[in-house]
Parts: sequence; structure tokens; C-alpha cells
Amino acid sequence: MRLSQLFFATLRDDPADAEMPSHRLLLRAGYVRQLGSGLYSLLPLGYRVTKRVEQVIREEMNAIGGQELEMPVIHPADLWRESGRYDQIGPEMARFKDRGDRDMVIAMTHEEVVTDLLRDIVHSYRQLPVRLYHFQTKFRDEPRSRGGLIRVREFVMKDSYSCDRDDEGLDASYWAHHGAYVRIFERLGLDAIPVASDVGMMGGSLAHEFMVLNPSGEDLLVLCDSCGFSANRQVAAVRVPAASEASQLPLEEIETPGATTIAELAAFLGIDAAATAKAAFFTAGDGRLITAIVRGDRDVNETKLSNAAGVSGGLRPATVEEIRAAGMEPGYGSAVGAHDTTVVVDGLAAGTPNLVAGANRVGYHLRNVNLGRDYRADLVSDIDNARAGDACPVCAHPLALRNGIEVGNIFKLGTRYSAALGATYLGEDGQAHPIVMGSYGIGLGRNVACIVEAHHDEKGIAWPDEVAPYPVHLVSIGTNKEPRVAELATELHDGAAAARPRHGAAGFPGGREILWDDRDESPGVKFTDAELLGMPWIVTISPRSLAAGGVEVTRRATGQRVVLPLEEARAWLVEEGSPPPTGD
RNA sequence: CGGGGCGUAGCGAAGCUUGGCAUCGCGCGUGCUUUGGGAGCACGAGAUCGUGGGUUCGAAUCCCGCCGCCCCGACCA
Repeated sequence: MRLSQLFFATLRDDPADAEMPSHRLLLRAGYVRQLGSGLYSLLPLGYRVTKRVEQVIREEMNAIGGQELEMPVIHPADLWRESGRYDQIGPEMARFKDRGDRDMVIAMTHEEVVTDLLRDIVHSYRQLPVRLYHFQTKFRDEPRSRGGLIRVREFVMKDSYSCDRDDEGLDASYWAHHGAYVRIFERLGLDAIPVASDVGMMGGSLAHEFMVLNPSGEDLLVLCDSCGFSANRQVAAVRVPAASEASQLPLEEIETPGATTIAELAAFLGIDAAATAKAAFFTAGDGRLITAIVRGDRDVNETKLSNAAGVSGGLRPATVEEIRAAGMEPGYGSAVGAHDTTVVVDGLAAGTPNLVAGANRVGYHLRNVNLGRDYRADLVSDIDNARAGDACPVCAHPLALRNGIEVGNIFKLGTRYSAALGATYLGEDGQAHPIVMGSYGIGLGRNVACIVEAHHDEKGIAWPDEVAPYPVHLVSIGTNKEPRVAELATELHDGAAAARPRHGAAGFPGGREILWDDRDESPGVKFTDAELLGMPWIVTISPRSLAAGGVEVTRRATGQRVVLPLEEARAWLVEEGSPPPTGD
């Protein structure tokens, strides 16, 4: 591809709206353009990178027996009503009516459709297992998009679905995907860490997210550098020390005027926050009031609370009226004397005797509150939010908290969708069984952005070989001084374009094509753009390089530079199978 | 949805406080010179100042509404 013909433009100045390096560089180098909030066009360069990422994923999915297909972006709402998600999911899902006044939705994901296909086609255990995947557009009307391509509203995702006879089969499919993902991210040049995660809106029993550490990441990861424990903070267990043996002291009401927060209470009484109990009130989607009790120095983890209490429709902070209706007083609240509420007590608070807790009366607290004697719990469970420095739940080593970006996820769905939609097969026993499913996603655009995050310097992008839009950026200089420069550049460029695709670029037309900066620009402009665009190899041909014996080859990522004789350059770029001229 | 910021030529910005000819750099076009690290000179094109209303002799500038974008938080496979 001649750069003079390429549809792109580099920007000399950083766009005002871009903060993350990947966003800034993809914009400046002409890979993407923004259409609206969370909506991006992929320009030819960005499209080629995305297609190469797609190809890596395709190869690894095929390697575990995946079969590629394609499912629609527009779905009838009735299908989503069957699974129950039509009403469960909020404004994040786009809905509209077609001309026949039928309710339709724009796909956020494809569990329903794949399950519909299964109930149509699979009837016997002999047809299982099967692993299906596709690359398809999703739309999620996020409350807030951010970070360039990191969090967008419309995006292409590889989603795959495993369909097995039983839990054993699902387990095999799950770990097959786990392995495939490890290989995919390694090939993409990403250090992705699998962490235990919440099952969220997918439902299911086991889930991992593959996370790339990044200061702009939206997720918080709890990591142990001693034993390797890793979890999303949403689900990270907190280690609870053995319950205290201290004897219970008599309950005592004390006046605490104006002390409505733990900090004020602790300061007023001159005690540590850890000697108090904190009550937090939530209203569940089903209308229940949930009262969560944690030790005063800790915080409630809403995901863990929601899972522990078996809440389906999510949690929102309770209103003052709702709290009072259950016999409690905001600011001076506790579970003592509470009624008509589900009380969930964290293990740490349950095991700490004689806490100071609210008296459910304005201006008063209670000393020496003890679970069992003074209030009851519907449930004692870990609902504590993990913090940096906490003891690892596995090995007790101090934990670290890091930000991460989710580049992929794997979920055990079980029979959540097959049961709801009636996707069953006849087993060897002659009985109908629901198909046991798993769901596995990788967002393409987000991965492209993460690759740039991991592979750039102050000058620009430095693509890994596996995903670069073109392997080589040919820079010709001094064509007016030396006619051979243009002749040789044309020969190399045209020769590479005519060559058969390089091994590993199957299905990718023009896989051996190189980029040639044939523009009438000064050398400075050409070099600067070459470094910004980030092809793995920059090949310079000029009177000077010819005098030195050939072309100059620079490895973009390392800056390592060698002079390559013309014959070797031809062998490398035009004739198939020649290795790159230098190591890294 | 809460808090903050921004919207002026393709890009980046100044001008707004204190109303009075639309400004600068880059980029773009033409010509000449230049060609190993974002070249020089000359000429030139390009802006409903996000949008609607109001105040005023006069609004990019002051007032009100709306739209859009970014950041933090809430939210979120």
C-alpha cells in the first residue's frame, strides 16, 4: 500500500479529548475516528489490526474445536422475554419496534439466540458436545463510555458458547477455553491475568475474567504476590480471624449527640472504628430491605452482599422511610430491634464481641452489642470489601490492590438458558436433559487498545508482529537525487504485494503487502510518521543506504538497526519464507 | 444520574473577565527553492464562533433554554 493513497491522516497535536495513550495514539496515527460518545469508526489501518486480532482468536478457537457461525444483531424481544432478561435488564439494552409494531432489541450478547438454535437443531446426546462462536457487533447503552476504545457502546466481540451433556463436559469446555484464552493473549502480546470473578447478569456458577493491569482500568483486582491468588474485588474473599473469646459485657445505652458517622462516633467516644458496627441499608429489586452489618472500619461489598442475600434485581440504597419502617434510624442504625428486614452480618463483625452500634434512636448508641444476644442475623456471610494489605485468604500474605482492564471472560452458565428456553437433548437413558452451557467473550476493540497500551513509546505505537496492519514500513528518501531509489522501492513494494500471503496470515488478503511511504515529504516527516504508525520493521532506502550496501532495517520496538544487502531484502520481502533480518 | 470541564477553520489554541473589523501555530492549495529527523520564501482558500431565544445601536463576549463531547463518581459480562 502506497501511503500517498492510504485513507488516513496523522495529527501533529494530541486531540484534546484523548487521555489514555492508546486513545491518543490510535487517533493521532489515523487508526480510528470518533463518531459520537462510545462510537468509533475503524479507518483502514485500524480495521486491518482488528482483523488480525480476529484471526488470532479464530485460529485458537478452531484449535479447541470451535465452529464459526454468525447470528443476527437484531433480535425479537419475545426471545428475551423467554429467558426473563427482557424485563431484568434496564436501559442498557436498546429496544425498538419494527414496522409491524413488533418489539425488537439490539443484541447485547447472544445466549438467547444460540440457545434458540440449539433447541432447534440438537435432539440427541450424539450431537454433543459442540462449541460455537462468532464475531459480532453488540450494543450496550452504557451510562458512560470512556477511555477511547476501552469502554464503548457499540463494539465487536468474539463470543463463544459451549454446549455439553453434563457438568463434566462443561468443565472440559470451560478449561479448554481458559487454555485458548491464555494462548490468545500471549499471541496478542498482552499479559492477561485470569482472576476469579462475579457471574453478574449472565447467571451461572463459575467465572473468570482475563485482566490486563492498567492504571486506567475500571476493575479492582486483589492480588497475592506470594501464592498467586487473584480475584476481582467484587468477589475477593476476606480472611476472618478466629472469633474473639472475650466475654460478653452488659448492653448499655449511651448518648452520642450528632455522631451519625462511624468517624464521628469513634472520635466522640475516643475508640477505634474497629470497635464499632456499621449498618448499611439497601432495597433489593424484589422490594426486600437488606440490612448489612460490617465492622466499623470495613466497607460493605455490594456484589458479595447481593450474592449472599440471593438478590436478583440488584441493590439500591434504601430511603430514610424504608429504613424507619423496619424500626431503624438512619445515622443511629443497627439491627438491634429491627423487623421486616433481611439482616446479613459479615463474619468479622459477627466474631467481634462488644461492639458499639446504633440504638435506632436519634442521638443514642449502644455499647457491648453482641450478635445472637442483642440482635439476630438471617445470614452470617463474607460481605466485606477487600483492601490492600489485608491477609491473603489462601496464604495470609498481605494483598495488593491493582487496577485492571477486562480483556476477556469465561462463564459457566449451566442450564440457566437451556432450561428457560427448553433446549434439551435425549440422553442415553431416553430422558430429556437440558443442555449444559458456557459463554466466553473477548472484545476486539478493547484488545486493540490494550495492545497499544502495552506496546508504545513516546514516539508512537510499536505493534507486535502478530497484529501489525503491515509487517514493514518502507521509507524512500532522496528519490530526486538517485533514480534507483524509486526503482528499487517500487520493486520491493510491488513484489511484496504480489507475493502469496505469509504463513499465519491465512484468510487475510494482502498479508504480505508492505506499506510504502512514497509521499513527497521531507525525511523528518516520514520517519516521524513511521514511528507513530508503528509497523514492526522500518526499512529505509536512500542514496546513503545504497552507498552503505543496501537498505537500512530498523526494529521499531527496540530501535536496533542493520544494513541489509539488496538481495537479502528481496529475499525477505518478495520471496516467501525468508526470516526477518535480525532478532529482537 | 451527581460533581467538574469544554464547544471559535481539518487539528491544537487565543480572544470572553471589561460587548466594537475573526486572531495565532500546524495542516491544506499554487509557484519557486529544498530532501537523512516534523524545511524556506511568496501568494491563496478555508469559520452560520455548537444551537435556539433574549438584552443591546452593536454579542464569540452578557442572560436563559437546549444539544454535544471529555474527566471523576454512581453504574456496568
